[in-house]
Amino acid sequence: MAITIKDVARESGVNVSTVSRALNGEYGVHAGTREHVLAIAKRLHYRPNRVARGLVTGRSHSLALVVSDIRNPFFAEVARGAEDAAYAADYDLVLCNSDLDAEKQLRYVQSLMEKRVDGILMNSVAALSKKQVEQLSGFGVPIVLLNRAAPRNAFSTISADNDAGGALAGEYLWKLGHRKIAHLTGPRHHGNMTDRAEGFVRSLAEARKPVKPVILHGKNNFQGGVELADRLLALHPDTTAIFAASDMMAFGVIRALMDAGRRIPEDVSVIGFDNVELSAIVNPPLTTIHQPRYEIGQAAVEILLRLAGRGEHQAPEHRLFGVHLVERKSCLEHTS
Amino acid sequence: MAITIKDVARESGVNVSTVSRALNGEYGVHAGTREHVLAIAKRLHYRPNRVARGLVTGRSHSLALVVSDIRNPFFAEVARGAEDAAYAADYDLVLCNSDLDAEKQLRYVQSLMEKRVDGILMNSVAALSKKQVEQLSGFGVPIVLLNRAAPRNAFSTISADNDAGGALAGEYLWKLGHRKIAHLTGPRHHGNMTDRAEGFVRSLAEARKPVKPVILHGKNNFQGGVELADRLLALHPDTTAIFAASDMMAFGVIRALMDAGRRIPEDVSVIGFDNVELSAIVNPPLTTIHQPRYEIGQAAVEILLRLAGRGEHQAPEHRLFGVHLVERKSCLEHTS
DNA sequence: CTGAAAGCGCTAACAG
DNA sequence: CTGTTAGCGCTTTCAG
Repeated sequence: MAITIKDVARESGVNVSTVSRALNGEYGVHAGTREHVLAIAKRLHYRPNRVARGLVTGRSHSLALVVSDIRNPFFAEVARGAEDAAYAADYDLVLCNSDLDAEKQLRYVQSLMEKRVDGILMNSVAALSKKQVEQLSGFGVPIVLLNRAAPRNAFSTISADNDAGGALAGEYLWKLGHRKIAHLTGPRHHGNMTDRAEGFVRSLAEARKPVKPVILHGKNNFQGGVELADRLLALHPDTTAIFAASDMMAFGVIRALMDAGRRIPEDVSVIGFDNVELSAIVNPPLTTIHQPRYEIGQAAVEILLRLAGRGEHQAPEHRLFGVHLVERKSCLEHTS
Repeated sequence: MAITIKDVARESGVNVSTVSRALNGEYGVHAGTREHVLAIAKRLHYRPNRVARGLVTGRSHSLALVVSDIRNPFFAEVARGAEDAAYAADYDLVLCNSDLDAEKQLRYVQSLMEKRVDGILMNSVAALSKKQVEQLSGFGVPIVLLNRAAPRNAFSTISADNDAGGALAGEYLWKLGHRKIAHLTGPRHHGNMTDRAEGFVRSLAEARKPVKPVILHGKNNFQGGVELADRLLALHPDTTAIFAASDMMAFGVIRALMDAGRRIPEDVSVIGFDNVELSAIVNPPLTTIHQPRYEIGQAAVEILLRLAGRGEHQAPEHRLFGVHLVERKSCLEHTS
């Protein structure tokens, strides 16, 4: 079997507790003793058993990231930021894909609790019921949400300023002269996307000559973009500008529009949200709202670690990241 | 504190060992007793502490996935397949990004060992030295490699048939009449990519009128594709066809070619490898070699679980997934 | 079928 | 500064 702290103790002629102290670099150990123990440990290729340590300390030194789907480039980037931050702090990151399925999400969280993860970073299914919120809080593990899924006082949240981003998109299209505008977005009650829609609608309503956009809900992925664009074309063929709630949806929209013989941006302008790497290389290059995905993942872990460090209940912390418009080639001035 | 097996035992008026047996559904417990215990456990919202269980059983019920970078859509898809398979078997998946840095990879594996993960699924830095192979084997944890990084007898591997895929690309370009051909690929000694290059070169060498392609090495990502294409244009401006070792690189190649005023596919044909979702929607739609990414991740976990289930050393298992060419619009017949 | 007891590997008081 | 002693929560012999 693997060699344990006892082996090291026996071999160095001291007690296990002394080995433990020496290894954990705590004070209260004679420098000479420590060096000796460390040398023996090294010679024996001793590797501490973190499971055992976790059992007594009650902390597992691992965090969990629950996203809807890691294949979404947005989450992949968030995951990378989160993992880098976790690695830097010597924490592990457990990956979970919830598909925004409430039941699956709950099962994940329960399982993570049994494993005693020290914190959960989660893109939650939106609109958590009061009961669900209580259930999650009840686990007593720090949770940082990547979206607004619960009352502000329930959990810490960290996200881009989705509302402002939506407004940016609205103002931009309006200024380009568009008046027949549509917003194609994800499921209803999807925290972040709901905020984007609100900012978008508001900015258009507050314009000098108010406009009321058509809003269609569907799946937040490439296929969803295709389907929504098709529906839109059937319903409102005179639309001149489309705000897609994510770049992946925007790609689907572009594809559907092209298949329908519409030129982009000459016939219809398209603006996305996320600024994923590929948005620069599709054709036409996508104008979109940039949000700092990597930084969001990174910052979320930092908050989580801070929360996990302190005692139980801290006041939730909310952090909003700035967004900005990246102008490329998918939008054009509308001249009727 | 959380409620433990002791609480359940006390409350149900039996011994903890009985509770343990009842909970784990083993035989040797009176049906009535089990039901009673289960009911109490449920009422108390008892959740077993898996850390404690792990300490005694020596198994953590978690696996690790070490990839170079989860932002690479290829790995995101592999990760999803792996996580789904792990979830189905009630295992957790720990995510690690190695950046193909040998030292970082080693640190990850060591840390994972300390956590007693039951298996590691890894896209290893290629060309592991004999010493590194021994080191990894020495940990005694099942490892499944996503690439050829070590002698066949060292670890189990699972991957697409990269060699055959490379050959497919070579034959295709040759049949289209191309004779000035280049292959832009990742770092030297990158397991999978090396195989692709070999198949490609061989197919061209075995053609009726053999061709020797130019081969350039760079980074395996969008930026790498851009840089290599620029270099190629300077070195061999008369190239008529390019095989990029991954779709991400192909995207970079397309971008660089367009920026240089070359039309695709009229002036130069481009073929990729992976068939990531986005390859269908870039412009022009990318002709590429498809490999089953999700299935690879899924199958890898299944092998890992099988390995973890049995005793220590099993004969390594090797599995190769078939590939096929997906013809889209980025390649054209060459007529000189 | 069930209880008692040992112990997984480690940390954390508490003495000395 | 160091050793002794309890456990952390659970599984697993071994008796009964």
